[in-house]
Amino acid sequence: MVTSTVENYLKHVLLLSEEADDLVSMGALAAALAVVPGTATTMVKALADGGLVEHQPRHGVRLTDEGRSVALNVLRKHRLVETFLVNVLKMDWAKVHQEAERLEHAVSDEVLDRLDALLGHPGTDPHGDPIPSRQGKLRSQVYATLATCATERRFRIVRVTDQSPEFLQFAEQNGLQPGTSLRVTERNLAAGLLTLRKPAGRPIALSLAAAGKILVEPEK
Amino acid sequence: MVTSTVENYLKHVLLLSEEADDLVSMGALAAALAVVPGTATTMVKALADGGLVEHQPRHGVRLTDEGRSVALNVLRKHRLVETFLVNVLKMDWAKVHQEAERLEHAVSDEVLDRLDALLGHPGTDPHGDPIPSRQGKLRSQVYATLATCATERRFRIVRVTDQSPEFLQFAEQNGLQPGTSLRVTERNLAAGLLTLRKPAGRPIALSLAAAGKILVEPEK
DNA sequence: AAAGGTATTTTGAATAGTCAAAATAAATGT
DNA sequence: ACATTTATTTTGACTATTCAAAATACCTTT
Ligand SMILES: [Mn+2]
Ligand SMILES: [Mn+2]
Ligand SMILES: [Mn+2]
Ligand SMILES: [Mn+2]
Repeated sequence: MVTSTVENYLKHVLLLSEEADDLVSMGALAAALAVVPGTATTMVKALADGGLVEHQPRHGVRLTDEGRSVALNVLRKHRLVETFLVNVLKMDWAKVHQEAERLEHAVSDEVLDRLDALLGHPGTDPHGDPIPSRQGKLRSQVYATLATCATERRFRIVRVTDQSPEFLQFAEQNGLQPGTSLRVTERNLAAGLLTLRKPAGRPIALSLAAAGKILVEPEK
Repeated sequence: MVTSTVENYLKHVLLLSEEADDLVSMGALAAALAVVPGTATTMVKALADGGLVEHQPRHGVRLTDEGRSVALNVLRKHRLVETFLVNVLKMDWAKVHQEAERLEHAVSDEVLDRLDALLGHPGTDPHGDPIPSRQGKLRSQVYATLATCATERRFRIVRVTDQSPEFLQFAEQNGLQPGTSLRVTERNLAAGLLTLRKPAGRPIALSLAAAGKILVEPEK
């Protein structure tokens, strides 16, 4: 049976397999789900029994086609719900991840379709995370980050990859959200620090670690 | 811990205690929750341990103040969610009960408040069921039904008490929804049948059992 | 190749919720 | 009052999910 626990496991395998090339390690999966490693092993074996993942003992997990399709559907629900909460209910973008974490398991496919239409079929959620299509296509483009992009050139923020309320709140306060255009004026590798400017406004200082979580693309 | 199972038990004790004077029987509770009676007994003892209900063995259950407040909050979520699904997402009023049955456990108090505001603080849901206030007041007025009201006088439908998709679909097809005004033209107790007319349109025949599920109030 | 360290798996036990079926209590009919 | 029916409770067992802790496998480093 596809319980919400199963949905969470599959979703996190999907998310982790975008970083980790191919196989997702038990340790990473357990950490993402906030369970002890043994629990992850047990569940993964059960999922493998159910044909939702492929388990290579001692190496890691991979989604099967069926598991991937379930995971994409959950991710689509998660991100559309976040978009609804921000765009329609005007909720703080730092709080919506937590809400969506529960709602993604309670929203039916029909409600999902209607939300999608109400929102105008958005391609990304408020954080810039791509929303899988109904058919299960997930656009996963590779972007530069503020930590790696050229200096003195103009870029636009396309995505903020860090769900933590603290980081999102900080980003919001400094206007660092998808759509914002800016340029990096200075980057000090030794100090692990960089400075950026928006067209108007005072310079903002950022650690390289933080900058690496902000994806950008060059402005035309 | 207040799991969604606990929420469901409490909500159903609340709903059943509106009919059954005071104590709710195990049989009725078990039936409402679609579990075997023994399961209800076990859960009710656990709820009593947790201070959420008072259990009088062999007689029935009653909510404590704490249990009642949890139940009212869940009911408020249920009915506001139904209202959202119908008014905003334009979903079929026959389907929303099922949806709300899951969503009521996933919606946070903050989302609830925002939904409430978005909807304009409605007093009833699409079926005419009263929505508990944020402070936990539940208006439970006594109405006449189409089975008991006077004939040849004009009434307005205020509530349809039957969540089953079949009945709701039937009611919708015949325009028997809250707000509709009509009069009973004929009532045949022996045959268990009655006929009613809306201002415009052909007469509608209804069983007394069905008519008893439609609550009305006299039009001014 | 042996020793350590790290990641993973196994094992045993716990919790929440459920059912089947047996036991018991209460209500009803004669 | 006694037997029957009905409602409730008890008992034992099962599933899903989790943790703690022990066992094992796989790497690194010497
Ligand atoms: Mn989740
Ligand atoms: Mn997001
Ligand atoms: Mn429910
Ligand atoms: Mn309703």
